[in-house]
Amino acid sequence: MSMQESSGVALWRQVADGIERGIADGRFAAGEKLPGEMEIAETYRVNRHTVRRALAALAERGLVRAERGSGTYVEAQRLAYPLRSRTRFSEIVGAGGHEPRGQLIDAGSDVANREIARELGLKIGAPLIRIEAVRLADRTPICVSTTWLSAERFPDAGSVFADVRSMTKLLGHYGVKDYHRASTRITAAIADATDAARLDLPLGRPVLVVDATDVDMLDHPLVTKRSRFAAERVEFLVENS
Amino acid sequence: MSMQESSGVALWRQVADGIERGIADGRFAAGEKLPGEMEIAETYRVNRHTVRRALAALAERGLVRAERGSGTYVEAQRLAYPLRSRTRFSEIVGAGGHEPRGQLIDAGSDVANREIARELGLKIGAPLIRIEAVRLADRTPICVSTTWLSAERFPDAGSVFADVRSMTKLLGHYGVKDYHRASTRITAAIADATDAARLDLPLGRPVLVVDATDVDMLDHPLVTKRSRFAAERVEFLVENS
DNA sequence: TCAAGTTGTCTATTATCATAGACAACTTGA
DNA sequence: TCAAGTTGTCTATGATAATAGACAACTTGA
Repeated sequence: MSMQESSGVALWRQVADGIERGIADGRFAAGEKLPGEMEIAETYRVNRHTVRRALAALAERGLVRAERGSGTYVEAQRLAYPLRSRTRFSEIVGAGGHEPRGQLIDAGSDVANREIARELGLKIGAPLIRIEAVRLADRTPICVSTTWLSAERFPDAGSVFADVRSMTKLLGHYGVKDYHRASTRITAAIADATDAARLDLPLGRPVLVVDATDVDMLDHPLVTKRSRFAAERVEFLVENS
Repeated sequence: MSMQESSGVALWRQVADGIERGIADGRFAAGEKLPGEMEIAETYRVNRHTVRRALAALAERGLVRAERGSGTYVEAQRLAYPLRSRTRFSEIVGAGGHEPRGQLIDAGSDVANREIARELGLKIGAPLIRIEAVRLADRTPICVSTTWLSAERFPDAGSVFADVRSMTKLLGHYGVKDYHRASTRITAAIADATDAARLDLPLGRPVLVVDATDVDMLDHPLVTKRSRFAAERVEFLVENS
């Protein structure tokens, strides 16, 4: 006899999301004890078993840890990711005290559609190199990126990236000494099966979708990319100073 | 006999999210016809009825429109929301050709916790005015915001806001001629029941969570706020120029 | 006009979600 | 030591999700 309008999201999942939000915004600090299962069940007006399922899901993802007879305790934190003109994955992750890693998923050819052509200042149909990579902090996947470069300006970029595993080093290989972020567009979506697998996320988790274009010191476009970040692992910082 | 690991998200909902993503990133352009229900069912490897439920959910939200005997067609678009130093909801929405509106949900007193105190340059426990409002473009809710101001500097801010329904006008009332954005932090989460109701969203949709602080021309903090945007209705633009 | 392809509606069956109650196993503090 | 409070596990039941098949109602283009 639930009054529940069907949202397509299971109750236990809604409870899990609620608790996760509490952890994310500091209502439940790291190391602290969560309220008892009965108490959570009452606040969400669900059965204790439903709460247990929610906690089990969070425990599976390493966000909480249950201790029999004692309580359930909080574990984790988010990576601060500043979006500045100078945006380098490796530097940001390194600054957070983690080891940045990159892993090539796929590289290949592509042709420019209208949007990419506009971003890169090319003609529609111009040949492109497409690089798909997942980037990690220590062993935790942070984002998957699809990067496009002009195939004329950066021939064999795919195999070069496979070697150096860093966009900064790849550009350096072609003589680009420095570059910076020209534009960034952000929205959010739900992880599809592919993203979920690559980010090691359960299906249905939110991802931050970021479209960005990097330019050289003369403002000539170099690369444009679409990245998908595991929202639960990062927090973007926009600093207008 | 599905191999499906249980993600807590119903299959029809996953299909709906997939189609919506296709619409958002342009694979299905506005006005275009979607693939037939059978074809969608095959690509997602689900039953046609499951696809129908997904399409029904999208139709309910106005994203697609089904025409019997003919096909199902795409309807919508996202609002571009630039995050610049000068960020004014009303200007951004107006520039998009929509009419900005604001609606007060609640106003009251609060005391500064550590985070808010830091943002506003106050002491922990300092008296605050808390304003909760929903902001709309035409009749579509875009975001809900919780705004905090120093109660000493802005007495009765709640009732003033109820009158003018605009943060810019409220600040003007206290002699603040101009202000700009000092910092913005962005992440994503899942809408809880309260947000969902206020944003007129189904439960479980992603929201962009934005923490921001505005300062006056001397960089003295004025207000800090946490906003929750319906991700399906906006796209943030970060322009590092 | 007609055939092919589309969405709409009905019945039926199986698997999963959510609730409910009971009790075991364990921790903590008095 | 013991009582109160915690998480862990079992059984059971009704509601909802997902599948499956059949056919009606309608649109489109040949």
